[in-house]
Formats: sequence, C-alpha cells, structure tokens
Amino acid sequence: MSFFEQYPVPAKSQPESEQELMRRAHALAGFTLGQLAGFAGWQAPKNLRKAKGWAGQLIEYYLGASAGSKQEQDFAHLGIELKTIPLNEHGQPAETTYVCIAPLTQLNGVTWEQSNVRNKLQRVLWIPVDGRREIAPAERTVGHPVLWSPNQVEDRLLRADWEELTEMIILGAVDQITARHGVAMQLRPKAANSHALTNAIGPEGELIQTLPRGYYLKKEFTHAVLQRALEDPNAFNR
DNA sequence: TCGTGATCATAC
DNA sequence: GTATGATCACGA
Repeated sequence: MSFFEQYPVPAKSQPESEQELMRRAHALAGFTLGQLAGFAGWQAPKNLRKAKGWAGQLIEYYLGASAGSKQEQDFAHLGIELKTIPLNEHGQPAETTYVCIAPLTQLNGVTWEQSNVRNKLQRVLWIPVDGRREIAPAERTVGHPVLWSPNQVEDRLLRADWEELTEMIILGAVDQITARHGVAMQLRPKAANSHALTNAIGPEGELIQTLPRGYYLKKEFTHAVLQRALEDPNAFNR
C-alpha cells in the first residue's frame, strides 16, 4: 500500500477535529523521516547540527499545524500543542523539551493559571521520533503519538517549578537561576547566542539587561509522561 | 557519560 | 530582538 493510501489527507491542511489530528498522527507511525520528507518533496539533512528544528517542522507540515511564530498552541482551535520528542536507544527522551519563552518583566500579579507555560502544556500531542545521533535523520523512524494532559500530580509539579522560578525573576534574581532549579521544569538560555540581551528585573528592582531565557521540561519528567501512556493506553483518552 | 549553557535556521 | 522549531557540545 502506498503512503498516500494510508495518508489520504492533503498535507498542510488544518485538521478540523481532534480525531482527524490523531488519525493523521497515527498514520505517520512506522515511516522514516526520510520517507516522509521524500513524499513531501523535502530534502533530508545529513545531520541536525544546522537543521535543529527540521524533524519538528516536517511533522508540523503533515499534521497541518498552523505555522508561524505566534505565541499560541499549534492547534489553537483544538487547544493542542505539538511536540516531537527524540528518544535514545533506551526509548527515553534524548533531549529536554522547549516549552516557551520566559517573560522576565511585567510579571506582577501573573498566576500559574494565566501563564503561557500552562497554556502550552494543557494538552500536548507528543510524536516520538528516533533521536539516536549515530543514525542519519532520514533513517529515523516516527513512533506512535501520545495525546497528554497533565494529571494532578504533574500539574502540581509544573506549577511549583513555575512559581519558584517566577518568584526569583520578580525578585530580581534571574541571573542566579541555573538549570538546576526546578524539579520537572527548568529555566535555560533561549537565544541566538550568549551575547543576546533582553530586559529583566535587577536586584534593586531596576531594569537590567540579561540573556533571554526559556522554560524547558526535564527529560525525567517527559519520560514519566510517556511511560504513563505506555503502561495505561487509556490514560490519556477522554 | 551527561547535563548545562550555548547555539542554529527562519520569519517578522 | 522575539518567537517558532529544537539539538549541539564541552566541561565536570
């Protein structure tokens, strides 16, 4: 059977329902990134060193994510955020997962419920992809999708980390935050290079310039999320 | 070996 | 610069 018989959807079109999105996602499982790239007329890079977002953008294309640099979920009309997650030889996340840019000013009164982190993570479609570096991107296989929403325990973990980090930012201690802060989620540089600067709050409450930061999910947390899906296939059904 | 800090491509 | 998509790469 040809790929297009299994995937009779005009790529790049927006899925109209969660069911359609999931049908598309399931149809990608088992194919390599090279096959999918070929069907789409894309060229697979030799490695991801200068194409770090390539796999994510290829999956976006097939699932019909509204491309763009807008600060909202990939499927805003469905309330779903898309994340490709590279797995190592043990089936564990090979990388942390970028969530969103961290606001470093005008945080007074912002609550977890209003935060961009929570908005992005409220419902995530995980697409596991072989992330072994010794294998060429074109040979890496796409896995079965997992549609996840944080359970109470997960939400509390994320909230606690967000509140701790946000508190430090508000108190002018952003430059003392390292990736070691946080249990499930950490704050790390998110910039073109280490010379990039953005506004933040200083120790005396004054405006300072610092490296732009982003929120990232730690590997262990993401691993637990994916593990929960494997142990109970119905865990994330609604 | 692996996590932290650094970095790459692209759109606007 | 900010925001999207992320992974790289070196020092501990």
